[in-house]
Amino acid sequence: MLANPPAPEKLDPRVKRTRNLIQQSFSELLAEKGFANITVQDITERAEINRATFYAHYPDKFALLEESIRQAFRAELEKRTLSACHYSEDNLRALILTVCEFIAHSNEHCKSSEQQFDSLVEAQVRKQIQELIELWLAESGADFDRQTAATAAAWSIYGLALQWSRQKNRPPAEQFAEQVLPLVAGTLKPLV
Amino acid sequence: MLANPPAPEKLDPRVKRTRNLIQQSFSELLAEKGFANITVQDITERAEINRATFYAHYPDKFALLEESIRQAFRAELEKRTLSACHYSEDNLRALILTVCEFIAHSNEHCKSSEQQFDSLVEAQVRKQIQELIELWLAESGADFDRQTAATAAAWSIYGLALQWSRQKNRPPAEQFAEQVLPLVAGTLKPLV
DNA sequence: CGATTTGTGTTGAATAAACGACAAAGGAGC
DNA sequence: GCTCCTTTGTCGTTTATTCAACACAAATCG
Repeated sequence: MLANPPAPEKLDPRVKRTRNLIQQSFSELLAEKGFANITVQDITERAEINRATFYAHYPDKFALLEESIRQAFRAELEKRTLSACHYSEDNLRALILTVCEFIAHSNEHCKSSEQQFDSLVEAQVRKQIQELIELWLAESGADFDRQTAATAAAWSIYGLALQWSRQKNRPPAEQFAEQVLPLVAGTLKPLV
Repeated sequence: MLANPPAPEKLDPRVKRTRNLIQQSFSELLAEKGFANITVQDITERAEINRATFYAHYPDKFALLEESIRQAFRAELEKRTLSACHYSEDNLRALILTVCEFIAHSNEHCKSSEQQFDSLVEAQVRKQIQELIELWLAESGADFDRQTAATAAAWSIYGLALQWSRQKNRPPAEQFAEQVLPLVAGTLKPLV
């Protein structure tokens, strides 16, 4: 019924439409009620689709949130052409900046501070960061070393960005990124 | 495949969606290219629906235009709560005003002055006017008289409004409506 | 406590839409 | 005249969505 992994370049317009309707309604509701208070029925009623159709696309609302985060974050990456390039200090700095702004924007635009919501966002964004860094390191060292280094970098980037976003009088994201750049770069040094 | 006449109060959301997509794309294209230059393919491409789906809803682009005019005009009528009420000079004045503004707005918003386009608009609007007036006269006189009176009134209203819309320095629509009101009312006098 | 409600996740059958193909009509250029 | 190309309607098949129903879990209420 679905065709996720092989990325079908041209997909049925009906599928495109219903996914857009779902995502649109979901993001509206996210801003209005907060994730915990949203039911699948809310989403399908606003999107004017049948509830069964929702389950044909997503197992539950958590999967929908993951997918939404994933798309939103990747869109930010591509906006800065970070999605498929090599490793460099400039790119790493830009990545840190992206994560900072993504978290900040997410806090503004959603009623967050919900346990489930926050941890799902964290997990999903960390995963994206890690995959991207592994891509950057594609030809460096052994598989094991690459995964390990990417893990360390991803966790530290997300942790630092989160801490920054919670500061009361935070410095500009650019300044913060510059400041922590050497720390993160340190976790990758052995490989580049 | 279609269910027009009995007016199914709740219709399949898929049908609703595709009709909206078609109408939306059509009105955009109308403003951009003019009716004659629009192809069915243009419409379906912009609406991101299959061309065969268009023909499941409308026999051709002319039927689509008729339906669009019909809906737009009825929306104007309902905006002034003229759609289902009785006959009175006030209502008749308001109807004349509505037709004037509808034609004027149509001239602004579409690339018109096309033979086919204009005559389709005319026929459709006249039909709506006539049906409404017949409704107003529902319990006056014989069927024959009602239809005749409504025909006369509908033609004169449309003709007057069209002439008004073509004047170079036209007076305000309100003033014009007031001015021609007795003329139109005269065609209905025998019945009310 | 039981009873009612509300939301979930799933099923099978009916239906609208997508898709690819087709013959045919019309226009443009030669 | 002829060809080339676009658009038109139409058709049969496949696929996505709808709909009504179901059993179940978790709240809510009296």
